[in-house]
Amino acid sequence: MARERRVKLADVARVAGVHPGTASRALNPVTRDQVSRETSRRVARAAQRLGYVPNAMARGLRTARSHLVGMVVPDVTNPLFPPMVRGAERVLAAAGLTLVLTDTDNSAASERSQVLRLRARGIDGFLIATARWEDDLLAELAGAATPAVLLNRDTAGGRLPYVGADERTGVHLAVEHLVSLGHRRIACLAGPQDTSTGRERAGAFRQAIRQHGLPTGRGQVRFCPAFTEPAGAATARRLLTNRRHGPLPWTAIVAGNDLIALGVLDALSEAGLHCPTDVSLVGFNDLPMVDRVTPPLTTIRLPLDAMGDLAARTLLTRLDPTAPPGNQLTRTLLAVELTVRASTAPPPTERG
Amino acid sequence: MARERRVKLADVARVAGVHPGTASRALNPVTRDQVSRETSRRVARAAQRLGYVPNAMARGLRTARSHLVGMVVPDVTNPLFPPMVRGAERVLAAAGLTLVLTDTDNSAASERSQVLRLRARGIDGFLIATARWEDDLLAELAGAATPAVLLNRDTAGGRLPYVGADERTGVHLAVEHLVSLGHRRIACLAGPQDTSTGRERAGAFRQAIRQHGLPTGRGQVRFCPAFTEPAGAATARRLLTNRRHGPLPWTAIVAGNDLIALGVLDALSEAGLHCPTDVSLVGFNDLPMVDRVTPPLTTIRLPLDAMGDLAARTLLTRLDPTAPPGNQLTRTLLAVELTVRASTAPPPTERG
DNA sequence: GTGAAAGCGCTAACAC
DNA sequence: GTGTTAGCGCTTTCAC
Repeated sequence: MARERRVKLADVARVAGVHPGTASRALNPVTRDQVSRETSRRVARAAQRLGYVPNAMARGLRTARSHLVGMVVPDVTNPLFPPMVRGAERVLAAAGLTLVLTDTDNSAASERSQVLRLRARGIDGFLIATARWEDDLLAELAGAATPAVLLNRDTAGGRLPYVGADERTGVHLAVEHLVSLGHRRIACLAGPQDTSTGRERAGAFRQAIRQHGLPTGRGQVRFCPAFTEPAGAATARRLLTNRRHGPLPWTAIVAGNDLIALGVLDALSEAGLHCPTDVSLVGFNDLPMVDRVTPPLTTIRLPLDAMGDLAARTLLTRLDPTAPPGNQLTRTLLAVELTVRASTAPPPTERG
Repeated sequence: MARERRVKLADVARVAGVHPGTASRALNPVTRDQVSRETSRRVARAAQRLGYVPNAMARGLRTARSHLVGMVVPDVTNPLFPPMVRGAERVLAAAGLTLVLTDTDNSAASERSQVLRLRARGIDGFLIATARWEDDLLAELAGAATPAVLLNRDTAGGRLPYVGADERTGVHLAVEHLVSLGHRRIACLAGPQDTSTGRERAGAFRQAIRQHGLPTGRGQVRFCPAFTEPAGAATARRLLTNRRHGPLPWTAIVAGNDLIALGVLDALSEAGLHCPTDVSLVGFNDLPMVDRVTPPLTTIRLPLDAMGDLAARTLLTRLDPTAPPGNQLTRTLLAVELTVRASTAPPPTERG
């Protein structure tokens, strides 16, 4: 870490007594066997001794590879994403790639400018966790030379590989759990319908209700404008104030995610209702700490780390020119798990 | 976003009917005034029309600036860090710099290899949030050409600029709050002493106790081996089991951070003690959701976003060759705030 | 198996 | 004000 001029390949070559080209070949694992074992060793030792570190920009300029991968998330402070980042970073780093994280602040405009900026950087590939259901940018990206993999949120076109969670099964697990507790009148506070997760969960909910032969009704599925606590609270309030004209029509609520579920909890206590005695509640994601709120949330756990890991691996195969082409347009759904805690209980017995 | 060969400076120059060198000058804001307004306009229009995006690697190779800034955090999934990342990224992006995030998984070895890897990339500067109190790597970094700014955690040498929170005042606020509630026998479950935050808070606690003339005693300050819930729980258990020989000697606990505080909560309920009736508890950091645990945590809120923001600005001035040199070795402490919730209450009245 | 030489796309020092 | 030229540090043909 000295302040001196950085040692370059030519220095190593000089010390090893070979030509820079040879030194390059000796140092690159792929071309190493074009060089005699003895030379290779000498070069390696010289590099070691001088503390040679290749200049990534020079190499990148020559090879047209930056070894940079961009990961685009809507909001790093949403605890959903850091585990994905971590999972992705681990496999990327192991492959010699550097992860560049960008937060789009939930804005499509910002997303576009970020992606453009990264492309200018010569980014090798993208991991995109911000997909909206109709997404022009991603449609363009699908046609572009820079490979991209969708993570967590899918897009309508289906022109990009996708790694996500098995949302559908998650919702079914939630509904089955409620049914097994004796619930029949179940509502859903779904997430925004411009995201695949919001859509999938709402669709799966309707399907599960039908499949179990449960009653349906007006306002049974409501949409929150965002995956946030305030949005969940506002929508839940609307669900609850409707009951003025009779008893609460629902004994259980499936929330679009944990944040929405927390909002529901707020609205419930404002309305003087108790969870789970009056209303059972299931969340989605199993965020940290939702096991410590009151009541601890029954929720669906996603394998976030594994999702990041697999998305990175998927990108890696698309980055590897030696990989068999095959069908590159995979959609992989990772298994989810129901985590039962204290926000679900048998429904209140009908008063009689 | 077409698949075709990327347009380069020479293409723009050809279309504008000038020499590449001139095009370069016209496009660069700094050298723009070396070129006639008319030429500059023509070049700009050609660039626009062709969709020219400069090749960052070629430019970087030439100028020896990568426009990459590395941010090193111990664990992205710790909610303490994402807001700092966000704050830093915002100012960096505005300055045309790209943030590279690396997670060291709390390991010094990993930190070293990451930093080395990023230096190989020709990183322009570092934002380091992983500092340990004795940190060889940072001592080396202080002597290196790549500027670095410490964030959140300081290091012993003091050879690097630092941006953090006013920990000392935070602890004083916590102790004052407890004293004003009537507490006199206050214990501290401090964080690991190989971090500045752990040390500062423990030191400030002792100072506050002394300043208020409060009783001291054996085992009043205990150290958790990590800033985690299990570490907090384990250390709290030791604090609590000692009371077999008499009444609980402490009526309040100041925790090294919120995670430790959550561990204390666990240990408390295991021991059949109630917070805040039996013991009051103050955390540190005001993590998301600690307002929703039982009981909602009284804690010290840090301006995490502002810390990231300011650390990035600090790095920016060190990156700017035109900036006045001045004393570059600043230590800036941002103001903190006491957030009173339900984990603190007057001490139990002495039984009489 | 190794040396020579070209060139990735850009900027900056030097001419004119 | 603009053209010319060299070169950042590396990889990779092409010779031999």
